[in-house]
Amino acid sequence: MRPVCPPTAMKSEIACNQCPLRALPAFASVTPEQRDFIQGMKVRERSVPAQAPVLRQGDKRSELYTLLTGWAFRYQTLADGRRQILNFLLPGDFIGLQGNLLDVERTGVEALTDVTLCVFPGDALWPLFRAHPELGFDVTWLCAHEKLLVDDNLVSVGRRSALERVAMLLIHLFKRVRALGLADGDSVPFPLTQHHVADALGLSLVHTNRTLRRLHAMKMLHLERGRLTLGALASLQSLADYEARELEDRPLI
Amino acid sequence: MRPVCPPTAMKSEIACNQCPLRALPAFASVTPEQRDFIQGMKVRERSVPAQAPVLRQGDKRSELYTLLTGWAFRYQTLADGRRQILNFLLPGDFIGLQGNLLDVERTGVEALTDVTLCVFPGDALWPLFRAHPELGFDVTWLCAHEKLLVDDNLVSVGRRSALERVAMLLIHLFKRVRALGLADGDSVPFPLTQHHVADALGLSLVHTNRTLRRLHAMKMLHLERGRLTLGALASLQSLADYEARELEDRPLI
DNA sequence: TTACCGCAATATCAAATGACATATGCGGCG
DNA sequence: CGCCGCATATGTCATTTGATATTGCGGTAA
Repeated sequence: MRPVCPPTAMKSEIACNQCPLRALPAFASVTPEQRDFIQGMKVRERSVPAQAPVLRQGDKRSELYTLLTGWAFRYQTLADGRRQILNFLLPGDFIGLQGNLLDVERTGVEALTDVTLCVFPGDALWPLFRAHPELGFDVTWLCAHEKLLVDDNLVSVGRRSALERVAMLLIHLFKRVRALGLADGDSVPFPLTQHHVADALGLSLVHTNRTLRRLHAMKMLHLERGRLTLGALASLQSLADYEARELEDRPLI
Repeated sequence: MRPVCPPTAMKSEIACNQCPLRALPAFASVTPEQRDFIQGMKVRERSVPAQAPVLRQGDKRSELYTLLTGWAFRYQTLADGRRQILNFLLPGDFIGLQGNLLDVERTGVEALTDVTLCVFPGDALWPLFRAHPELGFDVTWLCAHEKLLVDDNLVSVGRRSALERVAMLLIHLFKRVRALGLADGDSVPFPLTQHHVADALGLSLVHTNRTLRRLHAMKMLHLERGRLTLGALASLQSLADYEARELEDRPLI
């Protein structure tokens, strides 16, 4: 639970030229003109508390978001309640493209922690492409990049053992969080419950627990009070046959 | 290895304004100007025989393709040979975006049948965005649409039983093929072996066979000599908790 | 023809994973 | 202070799925 901000701190809608994300080495720089255009599209910020929906399955031509702070995830549910988490969203990720481009939103997005979002109107996308093709290109990049995440997760769920899957998810998240400068040595914040891990990996809750315990017993990880510590990253990686390379220079809209 | 075409057969390169795909109701129309621009990007056609690679994992900034005829699939393999098919490609699908935009191609593409491709140079993408933002928008649409396919497959592999998975894949492919006007009543061509089905659904070959036999015994499908017949589409759909809606008006680059 | 090869089909057995029951610990809240 | 709800942990057993081996069939090449 994040501390409640006093009203004075509350009002700080961040201008794009002071966006703390842009300062990170992970993100590519933009020209002042591009930045101003993005700033002009931004209509407001939005806060969503943990566990609340950001987008619902079935939403039509919804707003577009860039995640500024906090964690979220994309998921889809079946009629009987089974849920599959498709990928996790971290600061800098772009949200709502599919529902905006195609007919309706087929996947829901839920906040995992308290979250703040940069809000763009649903009809901003085409003007952006027309006025700034470079930014349209960046949107495409972000889409292709998210597809990469889903591809990787599908390989995992389809072809890796439970042990390998869990290892691969933890490595993956660890590296993404670290790329955002949020790591403290070999430990990062980790707000997922075992339920989220299970739903992301196509495992039952019980088996996820067993597998986490097993990895813990193997001294490959330490998970406690919302922090994940990966001791032997290299051996985890060879266990999972997975090497995530976090990219520098990803675009940020 | 590209097959050497005899000079006579070789010459049937199709101009975009006579492309048989564009005539289909599934595809959106383009302005003559857009069509001419696409025609100008096209450098040649390429044929790939069944089972041969179209793109290899690791290719850098490869060419871009639009699939004109035949079937292909995107896949990823692990070090020990396990293979996961991510999605199947049918005429009109755009190939190579990820490897072109991101650093390298992380997924391979293999021809399932003999295939012909419309070839665009690897550096054509940015000029396309700049000269014709509408076409850039279409590329983004195609990317988001393919992500939808991978999302759906991930839900399947993660949360559906083997029976549901097989049912859902067959419905999905049936509808896509039908949307291309290739159906003959309730039957469509079906060039996949059980091996492909297994690799797409995260199942073993043997279990895939068992499951197909079971569906056959339930009189839900008929699979023979490269043709798939779905008798009771509605009951299959409720079995799989899956309803694919094939979109009209998808863009074609 | 004959041998071979890929694909499908099937049996048997083993392993991975899921389902259910239950216990423990911890924080919020009346 | 005690109760309740949620997340984690663990045992037992059932089920699904995987591994291995074998057979048959149809195409094809020597």
